[in-house]
Amino acid sequence: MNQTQEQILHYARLFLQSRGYNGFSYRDIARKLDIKNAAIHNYYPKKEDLVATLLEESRKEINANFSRVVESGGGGKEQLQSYFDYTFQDYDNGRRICLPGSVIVYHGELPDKVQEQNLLLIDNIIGWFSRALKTGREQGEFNFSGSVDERADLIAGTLLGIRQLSTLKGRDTLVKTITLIKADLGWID
Amino acid sequence: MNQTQEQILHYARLFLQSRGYNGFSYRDIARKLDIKNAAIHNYYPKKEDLVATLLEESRKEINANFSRVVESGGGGKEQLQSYFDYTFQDYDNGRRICLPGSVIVYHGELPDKVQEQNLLLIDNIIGWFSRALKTGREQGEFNFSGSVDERADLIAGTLLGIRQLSTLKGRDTLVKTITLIKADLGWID
DNA sequence: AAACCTACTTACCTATATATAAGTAACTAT
DNA sequence: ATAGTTACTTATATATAGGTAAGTAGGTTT
Repeated sequence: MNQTQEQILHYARLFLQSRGYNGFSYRDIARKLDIKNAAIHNYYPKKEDLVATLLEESRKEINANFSRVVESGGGGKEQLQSYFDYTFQDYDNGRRICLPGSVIVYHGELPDKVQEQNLLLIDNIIGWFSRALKTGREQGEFNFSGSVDERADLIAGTLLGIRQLSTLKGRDTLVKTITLIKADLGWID
Repeated sequence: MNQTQEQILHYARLFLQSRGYNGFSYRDIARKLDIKNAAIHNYYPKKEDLVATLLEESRKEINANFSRVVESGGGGKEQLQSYFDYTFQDYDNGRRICLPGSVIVYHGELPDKVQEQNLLLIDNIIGWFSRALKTGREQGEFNFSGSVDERADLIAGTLLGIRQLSTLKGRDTLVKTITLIKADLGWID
């Protein structure tokens, strides 16, 4: 992967997470890199290829992160915290909403390839949340109501939403709402 | 307001809440009503006029609903429940994501008029949540951690997110996560 | 030195979005 | 009867999106 290709992915992700699937074009990326539209088609023949790649790479990255924490013996709190850290990092990198959130608005209208990868990404994240919650509950780190799976959905939905809300209300809102998510888990630092 | 005009608003809202701001066009609406594109421009010269109208009307409707509940002496639970009811109704009307959520993805890139109305709508909703939470906490209906305003942001963000997540995971997920939101408020029916 | 590959550009196509202007048919008020 | 209004249509403009085909400059291989 050469520098141009890396830069394409970099800006594609930035635009995608700022404006959603239908909110950016190859032109936007081309202009940033001072190349022509068609150069991007050279690497990613279709927009769906580009976006599916981003989703797939993100899934791999997230899975690698969680795996690392789990394998190093991290408990439920450490596992979840690693995702909260990732969220703040993502936000601080200028990505205003989360990656699955930028695609989900159009889900159903998008190419199969993209839908498929977004589903995989979301299922993976929620799967890791479930495992973290299960571990944490068993080890007495958490004390929450509802089943592990329901709680995982709630956390996923909440993170999705507060990233979008933070677009209007700023980083402080993101910090404070994540603190409340923890409080609701019976999480004591 | 004639029938055509009402139908334009009806489909505009349906499309907006299914596909987001950049996910539908005047053409989509025109086709549904079997009229021409330009007929819609007759009523709403620009897309921003159409969407700003939808946001404004929704705000009025929501304010009227909350006001009614508050004035009829409803406590915090009844106030919040009226919004949850509204959410389910909205979902069951085929509107897959919430109205502010359909716009927020593009916030910052949209016409001022639209940004302004969406901010007003969201601030209004969160304002009502805060009042409901304050009332409910004072009257011992709720028992939650964090400030009333932080909790209102959390609920708003969560509802935003779970509506979008329900796009993938169905109505059941919406029901269960709203149940958990209540549990986290210390809400006992 | 010839052939080939890489990383693009040039040129073009088709479809669509967001409008605007001008016209018209049917109804409405005076 | 005429003037105005309502509810559109027709025709057109401009910009952009997504995509393809063919060409080319410069480096790499044989």
